[in-house]
Amino acid sequence: MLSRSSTPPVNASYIRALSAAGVLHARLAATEFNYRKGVEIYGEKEPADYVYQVTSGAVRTYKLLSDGRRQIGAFHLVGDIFGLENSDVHRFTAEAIVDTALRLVKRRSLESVAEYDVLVANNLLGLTTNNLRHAEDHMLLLGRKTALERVAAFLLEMDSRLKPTDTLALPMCRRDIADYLGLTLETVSRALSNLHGRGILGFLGPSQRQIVLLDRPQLASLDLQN
Amino acid sequence: MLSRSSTPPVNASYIRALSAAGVLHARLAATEFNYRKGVEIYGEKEPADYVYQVTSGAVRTYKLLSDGRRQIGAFHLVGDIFGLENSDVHRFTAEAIVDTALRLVKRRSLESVAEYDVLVANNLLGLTTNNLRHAEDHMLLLGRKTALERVAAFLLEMDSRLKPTDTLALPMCRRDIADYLGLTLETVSRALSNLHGRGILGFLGPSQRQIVLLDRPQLASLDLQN
DNA sequence: CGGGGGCTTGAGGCCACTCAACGATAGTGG
DNA sequence: CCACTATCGTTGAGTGGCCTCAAGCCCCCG
Repeated sequence: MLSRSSTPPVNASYIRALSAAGVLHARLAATEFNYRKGVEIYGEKEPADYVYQVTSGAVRTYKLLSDGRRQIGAFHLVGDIFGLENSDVHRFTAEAIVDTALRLVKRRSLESVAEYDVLVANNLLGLTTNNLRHAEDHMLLLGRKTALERVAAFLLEMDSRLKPTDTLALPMCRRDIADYLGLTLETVSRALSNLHGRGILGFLGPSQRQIVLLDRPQLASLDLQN
Repeated sequence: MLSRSSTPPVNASYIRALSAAGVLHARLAATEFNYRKGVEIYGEKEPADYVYQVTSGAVRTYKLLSDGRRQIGAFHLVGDIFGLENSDVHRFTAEAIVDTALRLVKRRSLESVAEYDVLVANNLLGLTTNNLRHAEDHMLLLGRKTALERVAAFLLEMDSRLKPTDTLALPMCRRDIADYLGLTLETVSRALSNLHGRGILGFLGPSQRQIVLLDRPQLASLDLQN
């Protein structure tokens, strides 16, 4: 469900976070909302009225084919900004992977600022460029990498993006990983078992989402770089 | 800032083309160069000093894995702008597919204008957004579509982007198509033969790159839309 | 005419998918 | 507290779609 929490006109930590991402200088009101696990945040082709930043939790954005096949375009973790489409409608569906808190900014207010504030405009460009870079790298993965290479690349990506602890606490299930990597969940599971058997990674506890990278160099050698 | 000295005066048709793409308002000098078929225009990780617009011909931009696997990210046809990386180095290699003429603009001059001209900054954002949209759609294709769906989608994309004639004159070979679609050239050839056998497309002349779309609706029905 | 590149087609193989069974875990309600 | 259930993950067996390898044709270009 959707529960409203405090809504200060301008949230200081929000400003700081956006600043780190390159979107400061806009005195924009931020509202915070909570989303329960599995809940849709917005749907593909819905009007894009807001831009979002993850305060806690994780989000998946995906496209569907008419017969249900799903391609996840990106995972959005704490600190990430998403939903900035630069078009009137969203091009992805967004769902909370786990219970998630988001900060919302009205897109219109952001864009109206960008119309006269070059710094804001350039920061929006920076965000979009980062998204583009990720999509470009992901095209190479989806088009040309093997299952093992994809999973290795995924683990390394998550390792670099999640909190710098020694063990990855993945928020997403095997199916999400599979739909992100263009595989089936069984293939992902087999690849992880493979890496586990080689001593490259270990599981912590019975949850199977706590993964320890025991041998990052070897993992990196499995993911052929471009 | 606009000096009509050594560099050729601003070319009117260039202005028009960039205007159509949303990058007018910058009084930028454009230089034109010719590239022979197969020649590299820039390499991945090289400094990104120029932005390019296709005057005639066609360009492929791609990434390579260390063992030679190639993923073409996009084809750039007449009128298209490419090479705008918003970073200091190129993230793709660019090659002329056929003999090609390009207009070059210094990236620095473009960016320095964007620093104070909001319209230019927003136009750069528009270009980047278009690239992002294409990459997002292509991720779905690479991750989740079958060989036949990919080829159908490719034909429809080329049909909409090439000159509006009744027959597609593809500039690229089967291998390029395959590396764009994440397939092998044999699979592309089989898919085209399949479509030919169904009466959905025809070949014109012996070149096999002149393709007539006989039944666009059926082609569209083969490419499941998101 | 010979050589080479581009394209098609066939035969066989393999990697990832499909289908299925099973165990473990977490959440639910009695 | 303990079934009960649903969800998640793993693993195995078998299939299939695409890849690999190969041959052959056509066209272009010397």
